Amino acid sequence: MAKELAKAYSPGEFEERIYKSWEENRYFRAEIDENKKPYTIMMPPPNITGQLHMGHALDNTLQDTLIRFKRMQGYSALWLPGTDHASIATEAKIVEAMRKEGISKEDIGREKFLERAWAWKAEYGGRIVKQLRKMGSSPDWERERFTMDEGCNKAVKNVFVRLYDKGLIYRGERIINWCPKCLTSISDAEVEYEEQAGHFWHLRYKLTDGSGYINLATTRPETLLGDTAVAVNPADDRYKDLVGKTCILPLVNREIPIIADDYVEMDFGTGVVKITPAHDPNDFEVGLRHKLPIINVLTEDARITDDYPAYAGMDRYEARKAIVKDLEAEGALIKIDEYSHNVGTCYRCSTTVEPRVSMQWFVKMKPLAQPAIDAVKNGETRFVPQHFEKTYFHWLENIRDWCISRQLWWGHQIPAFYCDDCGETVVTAENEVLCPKCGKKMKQDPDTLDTWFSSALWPFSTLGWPDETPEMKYFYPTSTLVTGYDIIPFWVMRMMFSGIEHTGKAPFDTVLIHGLVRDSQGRKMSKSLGNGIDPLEIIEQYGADALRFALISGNAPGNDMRFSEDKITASRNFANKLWNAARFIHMNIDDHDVECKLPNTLTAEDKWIISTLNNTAKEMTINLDSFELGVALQKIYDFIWDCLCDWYIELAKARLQSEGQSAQNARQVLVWVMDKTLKLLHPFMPFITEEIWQSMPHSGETIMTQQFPVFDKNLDFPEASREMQMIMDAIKAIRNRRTEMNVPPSRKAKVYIAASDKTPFVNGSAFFSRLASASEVEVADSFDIEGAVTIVTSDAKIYIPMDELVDKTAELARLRKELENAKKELEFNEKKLANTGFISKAPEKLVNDVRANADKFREKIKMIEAAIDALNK
RNA sequence: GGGAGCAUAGCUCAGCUGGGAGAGCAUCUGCCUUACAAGCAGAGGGUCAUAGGUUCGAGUCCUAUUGUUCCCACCA
Repeated sequence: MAKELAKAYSPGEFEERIYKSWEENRYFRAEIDENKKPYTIMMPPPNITGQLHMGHALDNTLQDTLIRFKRMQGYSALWLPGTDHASIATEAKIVEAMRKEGISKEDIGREKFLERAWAWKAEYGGRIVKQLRKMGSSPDWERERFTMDEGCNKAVKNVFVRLYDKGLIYRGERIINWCPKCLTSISDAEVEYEEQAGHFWHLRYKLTDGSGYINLATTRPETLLGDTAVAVNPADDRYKDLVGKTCILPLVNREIPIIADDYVEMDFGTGVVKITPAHDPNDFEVGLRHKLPIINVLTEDARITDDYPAYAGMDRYEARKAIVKDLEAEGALIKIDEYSHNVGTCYRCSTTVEPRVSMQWFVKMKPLAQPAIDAVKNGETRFVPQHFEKTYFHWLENIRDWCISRQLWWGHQIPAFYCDDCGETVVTAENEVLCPKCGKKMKQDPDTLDTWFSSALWPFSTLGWPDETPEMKYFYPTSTLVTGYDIIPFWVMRMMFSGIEHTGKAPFDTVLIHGLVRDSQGRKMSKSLGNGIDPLEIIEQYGADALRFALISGNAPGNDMRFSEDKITASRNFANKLWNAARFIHMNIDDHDVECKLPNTLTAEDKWIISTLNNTAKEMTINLDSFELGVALQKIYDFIWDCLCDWYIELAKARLQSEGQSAQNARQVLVWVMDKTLKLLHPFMPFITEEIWQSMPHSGETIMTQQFPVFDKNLDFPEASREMQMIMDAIKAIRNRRTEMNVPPSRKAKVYIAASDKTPFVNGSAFFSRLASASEVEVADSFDIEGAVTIVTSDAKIYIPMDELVDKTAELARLRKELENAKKELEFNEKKLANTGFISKAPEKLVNDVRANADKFREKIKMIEAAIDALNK
């Protein structure tokens, strides 16, 4: 028999227990089963340095809801979890910890450093994964992976070698984005631009021939040390004669050429640009075109090199001050303007990045990008919402080569080997290599790969690729990728071209994009603002189900959402509502023997609730299949609160208090409806639904693996639903009138119902006493009653005799107003019907509905007129 | 400079392929009615940013405008 439910909804008492039982019973396990269709989601691997935040909570709730839905639909639903090694973030943590001990990376060397890193990972790397469990997430933990585990390593090496052999990976000296704090290169995508207030320093360089000066302006005077030319536009008449001449670089006294290049805008500033190929990407390009020397003036940590003793060791900002001062002294500074411009910063540490020329590894992107564009254009993969494909195309169409080497130790070491003696390079998956030319042991490249290089392989490296594993065959390509729009360029795009290049197939069927979770004022949640809401605290206080509900409800794909305490309490209230509905059912069934099975005879209200539920299941399935999770959740919410609690339970109370078969039937319907309802809600709120379901008559071990309710045409009762609608309309109309007239519910009154279709009202007359304060109910074709309140619905005319309350004048005025409204409605419908365009072009069903509506109002008008006549008598 | 999103009730937001505007919260009025005051029953509140257009019919599709947010580019 059913087990008791606690008096109040307190999720803290059962969520952990339930999760443990799910995991112990391996309900999350996805097996290869040829009798089932696969449905696969790869969890975006959170960083091992990460802590669960609202973004994760949203992302995981969406995925868990989808995976639970598909699992209940009978798919072999694989949700594969894992974590990302997060090279920069993790390395920074280790380095910082060591700094506190007073030691550096170099002090202990690579091997010892990596030992520390793995130890750190062992201790803290599992934290986020534990936190995901609190959300109720149901991934197949037995398949959990890590981007640096053996399988992923193998895939990474394999991919690197393949791309190298195909000429798609190359090594070269280029200008790249360098973070002077992280001391590594970063990719273009990892640079974030922010508007900063700065200055515009106007300078003059003396012409070598002594004929005067050339004036220019710069935002970075300190890079002047590395200037190797001054450039003007070739079409600029002002400087035509100067091109080919030279000028003297102030402070340094170096003679540099004046060159002409299209890159220079004539109408910006003076139309003259100083060219510093080592420290500006555009200047670097100009330098290449004009074969200018590249003079590096900054060290790795952005200090002036020893080549310039006057400034050596100063960081870029100190040097700037000193240089400006010296320029002024030398008479080379003309003036200083305030200037605001965009500055690139490191997305990890926010330090201003320094363009730097260095030897790095790159992936040649153009040949890889095109197939990834095509896969979306030809529909192999689609974005939801669709417009995000534009972002995706934009990135791929404008893509530049991807700098993949990082000057870090924590990560996949680049599988390239160099010979110290002869300079030979070998790229191989082997660990030890002898030089093919001179036989010497070769040294492996000390750099590691961009973290995103391994994440890009996630959809297939986790399934055993490059081996042809059964998992690869069964679960790949995956079904849905769920992620935020902010990482389309980092991850989605890269998984797409990697999947296509290495497996021949796009890695996903659908990319479901969600927005950001913001605070109640619409600001991004961030540590520095301190406005972040901790999902774990919310779970502690309100339960994971309430959090999940708050994240899904009212949110459309791709849209940002604001998160507030109000939303969470509303969600918790809903859980409490459901909880109490379950308690009510328990109260009524616990002393009886009730099966979860529909009785043989059903009343109109039974049919109505069953039919409504049945149609809700149908609609929710459609919504979920089209990723409209918020809409689906709204539907089950409305069903539970409005249909089940506010109406059906109230309607059932009378029967439940009686004896015999009719009470028993009501119990069965309640239990059956609750069973189906819980299943519909389960993907969204897994804990409360399991807890209640287990407490009710049921068959099966867990609700998790029950079938998601499907539409059953034998349970579709439109006629009974229509009849119930008539009764509910009448009840609402009576309540409405009573409130309007300030009649307290305690004051019962007799209700006369005149209707042409009497049966529904006769059958439902009992409802009026309970729900419409009726002392007695009489139903007939018509009544001749004076001094009564008259209420006209579409289906009935209702009289409530309350003599002392009836103010004849007021009642007449009210009826006239109602008559006017009804006439307006009729007119509206008739106007439509008079429109030949509408009659001929609108769908037939719609035209018929409008006709029926017109008839309804004609009937209503008649009834109201009769009521007015009766009052006037 | 280029691109995208958003603009619907006081607030936060839904509204699927076009068929007479919805929810939650807030407000107001009554209620402890055999689950639930984290509740029940009612009420008020919207020229769906503006202007055109397509259509029998537009919150929904098209164009322009305004406001707003974000992304990309980087004129030194």
